[in-house]
Formats: sequence, structure tokens, C-alpha cells
Amino acid sequence: MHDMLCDYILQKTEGKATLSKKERQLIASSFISRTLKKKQYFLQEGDVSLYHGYVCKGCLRMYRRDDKGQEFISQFATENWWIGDRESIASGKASKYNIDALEDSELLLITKAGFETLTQSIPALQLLTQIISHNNIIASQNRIHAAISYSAEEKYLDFLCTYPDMIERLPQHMIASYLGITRETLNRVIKQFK
Amino acid sequence: MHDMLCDYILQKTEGKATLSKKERQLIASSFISRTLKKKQYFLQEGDVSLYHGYVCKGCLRMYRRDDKGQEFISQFATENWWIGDRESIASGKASKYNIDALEDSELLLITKAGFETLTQSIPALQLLTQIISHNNIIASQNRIHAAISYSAEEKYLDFLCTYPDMIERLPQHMIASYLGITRETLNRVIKQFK
DNA sequence: CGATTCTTTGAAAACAGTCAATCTGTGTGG
DNA sequence: CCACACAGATTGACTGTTTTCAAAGAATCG
Repeated sequence: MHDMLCDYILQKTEGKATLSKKERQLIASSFISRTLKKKQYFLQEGDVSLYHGYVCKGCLRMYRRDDKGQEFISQFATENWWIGDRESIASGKASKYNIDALEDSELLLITKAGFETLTQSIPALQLLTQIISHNNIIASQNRIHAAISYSAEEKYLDFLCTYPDMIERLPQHMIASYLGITRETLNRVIKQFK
Repeated sequence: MHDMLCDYILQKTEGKATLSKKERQLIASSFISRTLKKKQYFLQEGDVSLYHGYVCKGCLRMYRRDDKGQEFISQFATENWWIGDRESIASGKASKYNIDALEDSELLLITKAGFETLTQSIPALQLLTQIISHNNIIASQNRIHAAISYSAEEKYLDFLCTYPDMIERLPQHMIASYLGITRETLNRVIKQFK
């Protein structure tokens, strides 16, 4: 599992960074592994998010619930994605989000402090953090544009282009929740394309 | 103007960083200043965004235009905000965004290369970048949640809470464009509260 | 002033949401 | 292996929020 993480780091940093044996060992000893069964929570609203999670295997979702109990998914995470409520991790305050497993999953976890220490001593991780943040910001930008300017149909097509692999893996109503439309509306959009 | 930037850096890094005289000089020599008249473009779609812009004074907006010519604002930037199309700056590709001044404005500009060089030699800037990225991601997260889950009324109230100072400074129809609702709808929402 | 730009208002239309019921597939326990 | 439960998909009829279109009023600026 840790090898997968190291490979991922090297791949993401595009040859601009290396990992020595010692660094690999340091990484391996800093992350703890956790398995989650389908439907099991990684984080529940009201709790403080303590770990950044790297997904080795499986699929998770992060979502918020409104006062009527309706769920709104803010993120999916499959292999090689990170998950966790950054705001709660950084501030130490209670999270507004829930994170649970949509499939049986395997994660590697690291605390805020652990990650900071690690980043200090491993340049590759420093770089990785920058790259991930950068990509995250750009992706968010695009998602915001989609959310405020696209029709239900356009939102679906955009999702299809952006995350083609996710479609077959996620139940329809969760994609709807991610897009900010109802399952019925999404279903009608999809029906059109057959 | 450069002093303002330095003060801002120290303030944002919350005492965790310092700036020597040499570093201040280096910063001053790395940014170039630019003034923009109201309505003047800082970036037009199709062009490559070359600079990160730090706003010393004034107010700008970043927006995309759809095929029907409708505008969707993805960001406002007032004093002490950064603006620029990160995607275009990073990739060197044509931007899909426009950026123009809503008021007469003063910016400090720096190229991608300039910023990278500067960051390497000034730890405070390295830290600043991390903090800004972090805050940006959290703010985006919140905005996405608002966009996919709130009604027109809730969107407005959320904006009011998040950016209370902006309200008086921005024309109503631009706030509507930022929220992803029509100016008529926003106007009706506001009328309710009087 | 005249000319934009911005706001306000009304009426009609469209899109998406809600409610409710049925259908499908899947998996689990007896 | 069947029966049942459960999660998810599908469909129809209705409702409602928001958009669209159009026009008229403020406000601002050169």
C-alpha cells in the first residue's frame, strides 16, 4: 500500500522529484492504514477531522446534510485521491461534513502534524502538495462555473467528460447529488441520450 | 505600493514569517505596477494570462462568457486579493476568462517565472502561497456547496455573510452573475428584505 | 442635460423539483 | 434455492421557483 503512495508521488511530480529509500521508509512509517467496509463512516459531522486520507482502493464520498436531511455531495474519492475536511483538520473544529465509503476501501491516513513534519523533510512531498493544491483550485474553479452556468443537461455532460470512469462506478442518484440536481431530473436527462 | 504588499504578506503569515530589508527590495524589484481604468481589461479570453496580479487598490472581476454572450463571474478581487487565471498562467494556454476593472485600480504584477524564483528565495512567500491556496480551497468548497444546495434567497444571504463589505461596492446584477441567478430574481429576493 | 448603466416591475414560459407509485436488480437469510 | 427486503432506477402528474421577455424608472456620468 505504501509503495502505491510512493509511486503516486513520483508520478504526480512528473520527474521533478525523487524519493530515496530512507524517505520511502519515513513515509511508510508516518501513514497508518485503515480499511473501511461499504457504508462505513470515515468522518461524521460534528466530529473533528483528524486525518488526511489517501485512497489506495475503493471509493468514498464527502457530503453535507441540510436541515431537511437532504444530502449534497461535495467530493468523490477513488484510487489516488485524497479525502478529508481540510477546514476541520486545519482548525481543529467540528466538521460540517460526512465522509463514508461507497465501496469497501483501503486508506492511508496521516495527521496534520505528521504531514507537516513529513513535508519539511521530504522535498517531493512539498512539491506534491503544491501540485495537488494547484489542481484542486483549478478543478474547483471549473466546477463552480458549471454549477452557476450550466443547465441540468450540460452539468451531466460536463461530468461525463471530466470523470468518465466514475459513471459506471457511482449510483445515479449520487451523481445527481454531486451536480446539485434531483435524481429524477438526472434520470430524465440520461433517458434523452438513448 | 510595494510596502502594502509586504505588510500584507506579514499579516497573512501571522507572525510565522519575516521579511528582511533585502527580501523587501527583492520583492519590490520583482513586481511591476499597473494601473487600470474602470472597464479596462486585465485579461481577455483567448489571450494567455501572463501575470499573477495583486490588487493594491480598486476592484476587478473575473468572468466567463457563454455561447449566448451571457457573463458568469467566477471571482471578484478587491484590495489584498490576487487575481489571474491560474490555469492559463500555469499551462501557457489561451484563457477562457476575462478580467476587467470595476473601479480604477492599481495592481502589482509578477510573471509565473518571477514568482517561482521569488518563492525559492523568500520563505515568507513560500508560506504565503501555501496559506492562500489553502484558504482558496476552503472558500471554493463552501461556494460549491452554496451553488448546488441553496435557493436564490439563501445564496444571497450567504453572500451577505461571507462578503458584507462587497455589497455596497458591487452593482446588483454582478452579484447575481456571481451567484448564478438572474438580476431580476436577485432583485426580487432583495425586495423581500425591506 | 443626453446617454449609459443599473434597478425595478409585471406577465408568461420553461425548467427543474416534488410527490407518489411502480419496476428492477441485488443480495441475504431462512 | 426461494422469498423477502432493500437500494436504486424509472415514470407520470403536478407544483413551484426561477428564467425570460419587455418595458419603464432611477441613478450616474461625461
